[in-house]
Amino acid sequence: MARPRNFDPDIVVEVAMRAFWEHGYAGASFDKLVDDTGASRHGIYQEFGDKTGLLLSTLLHYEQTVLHKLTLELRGEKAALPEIRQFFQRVAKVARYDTEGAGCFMCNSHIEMEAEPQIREYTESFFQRLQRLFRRCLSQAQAQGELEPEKNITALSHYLVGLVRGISVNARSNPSAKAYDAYIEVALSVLK
Amino acid sequence: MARPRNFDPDIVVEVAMRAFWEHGYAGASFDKLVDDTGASRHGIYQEFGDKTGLLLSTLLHYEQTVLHKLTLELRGEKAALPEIRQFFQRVAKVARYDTEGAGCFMCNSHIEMEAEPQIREYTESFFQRLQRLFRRCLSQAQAQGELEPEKNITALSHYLVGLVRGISVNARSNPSAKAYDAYIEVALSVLK
DNA sequence: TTAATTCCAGAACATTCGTTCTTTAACCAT
DNA sequence: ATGGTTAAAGAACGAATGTTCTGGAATTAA
Repeated sequence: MARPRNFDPDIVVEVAMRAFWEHGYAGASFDKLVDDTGASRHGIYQEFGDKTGLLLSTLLHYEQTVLHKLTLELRGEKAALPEIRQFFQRVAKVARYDTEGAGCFMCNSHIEMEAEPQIREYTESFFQRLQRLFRRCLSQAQAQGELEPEKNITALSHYLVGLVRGISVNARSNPSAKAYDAYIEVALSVLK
Repeated sequence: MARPRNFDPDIVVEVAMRAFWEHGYAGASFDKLVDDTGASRHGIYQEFGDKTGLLLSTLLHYEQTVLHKLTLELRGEKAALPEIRQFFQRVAKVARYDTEGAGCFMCNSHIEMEAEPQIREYTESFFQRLQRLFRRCLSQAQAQGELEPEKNITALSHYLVGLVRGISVNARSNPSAKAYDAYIEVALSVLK
């Protein structure tokens, strides 16, 4: 009865995610998003409300795809230290090498959009969930004898969340590969 | 013979530094800088060239004042581990508590202005100098028996530079004071 | 074929930004 | 006191941005 849409919202989200990730929220203009996604301005507004709404959708997509993959083993029943280390190796790779130094999209948005309550609420909840996930793994590590029982796993879990953000910002800081890799390795040595 | 200037360039730099630090380069508009500094638009352009030139001047000022104070003992002849720890305690305090979570101005600018060669050249050189300073202290620490001789002090120094950026971004991420302090403490535990 | 509906393309709008220009005012050597 | 020089104040400009609006096109039920 009516003219059908000429674009795929899933593609819009995927393409917009890459744009926001690479250039930041402010650096990805609406005009360029229209060009890159192949959708119409009107269509994007109808589907996502406004630019912030589109960003939120891309962040959800980022968690459900990129982060979901990175945390796969971390979410396993018996996950402990090896799974944590594997997670960080993957994060380090994605943040710097797979994206040419774009960092972590969640971390980037968390900083750039701190003034936007809608985004901030979501990113903060994500990092809180991540912290609890780390703590669970650390607890398992203690139960399995991988980690000394006197270690403060709550403090350690907060540290690991901070490390994710640290890795992201360092990936974006264009240090030498040597400096970056050394940073990661030393940072993870606290889990020994 | 000519009308004298009605503003103090030193005050302009100091005030602009606070504005850039708190709101970022893009977030501190020229109009607001004119208002806050009390200088004239014309005067600022004549003195600093353009907005980027003003930013560069504020970064130099930041290094000569804030950072100079933070690294005072670190630059001492016999500086070693205690001086490094003191430096990070100070950085952690400034980045979060003294500035209401504005982070480190050098780190912020390093990230936000990565596309501006003039700024990038300067911030990169700063972090390089900082890395060498750390390595010197770590070397002293080994000489004084504070640090095990088999430790890779080059890797450690790269880690410490990465940690400065990590502290900055975490200070801006509004974690709880508990989470932030835990992050700092665990991060520094690698120096034990 | 027609009518109703929804879409697309892009013009238009309102804002904001960094920068430049114009006008007026302030100073001082003479 | 005055002419020459430079600063101040802010209007003006051009570019860019997110958002809205307009005119025409595509689709389908009748």
